[in-house]
Amino acid sequence: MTPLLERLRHRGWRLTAQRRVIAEAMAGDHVHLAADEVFERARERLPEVSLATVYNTLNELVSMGELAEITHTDGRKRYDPNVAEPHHHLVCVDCGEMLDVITEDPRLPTDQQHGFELLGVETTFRGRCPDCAASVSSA
Amino acid sequence: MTPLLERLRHRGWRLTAQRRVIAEAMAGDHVHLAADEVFERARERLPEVSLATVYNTLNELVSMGELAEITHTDGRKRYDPNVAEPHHHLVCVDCGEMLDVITEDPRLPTDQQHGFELLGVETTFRGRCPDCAASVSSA
DNA sequence: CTGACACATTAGAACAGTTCAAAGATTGGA
DNA sequence: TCCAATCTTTGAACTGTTCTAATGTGTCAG
Repeated sequence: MTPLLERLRHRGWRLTAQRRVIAEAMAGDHVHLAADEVFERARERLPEVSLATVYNTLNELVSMGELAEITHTDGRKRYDPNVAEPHHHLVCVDCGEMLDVITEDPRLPTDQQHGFELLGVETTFRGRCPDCAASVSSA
Repeated sequence: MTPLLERLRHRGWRLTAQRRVIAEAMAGDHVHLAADEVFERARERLPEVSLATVYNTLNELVSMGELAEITHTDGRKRYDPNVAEPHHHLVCVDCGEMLDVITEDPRLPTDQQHGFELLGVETTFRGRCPDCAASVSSA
């Protein structure tokens, strides 16, 4: 039982077969899947599941605060089930692989705050993962 | 003459009427326009300009390194002409207004680097701008 | 247990933002 | 002036996401 499924059950969320396979697709703390990848994984277990349900469910989980939505450089949104532990991301510019990293939140000095009420910070480190670095140098 | 146009001229870039109005639409260091906004602005000065040319030109400027592409939470890409001064962004979660802020780059500790070759960092501070904070509290 | 209502799911159409392709227009150099 | 290279245009195509309307399913009162 994943923490996500457990949390959902505690909330009394109606857990249908479709929702279960979608939540199971998001299992793990270091997963950053796009909607089509969630759809693929869910369909392996329940072939009748529809893409619309995947989108409905993901959006619902995001607005419940059970998933975080990450905007990737390509058009696709990604979903991160690790909402318990504050963290940032390290992304490979070539293959798009995304890892969680634990770093200090950067501070926004008061004189840069422009009167905003601050709600959060996201940091993305961009780089090249070992695999892609290897294939670049060999290319 | 904006720095952007000046830089382009120095590169010997063919400066047609269309490209000029597009570059002029990006004038200023604190502008973060989406493609459709650039299109609007450009069309005010040169009504025949086409959306495809706006996209072509923006993409070309990005690959020349004269504009930075920013991925916003909504689907649209934004373009930032301030490539000279390293900076991060402060974004209003309600209206989407985006401001430049100068803050220290966060560090990625070596033990979090996962063997990546680091290329850059982007930080986005999310908050509510004074205008939106006012209309929330009055709502 | 049954019926009814609320809610969930589905397929496909619709939509937004972006890219692509082919044809036409413009530019600069010989 | 003419040619070749490059730029621009229109409109179609494509991707990711949302919407709609019809159908299916779970739950709970009676």
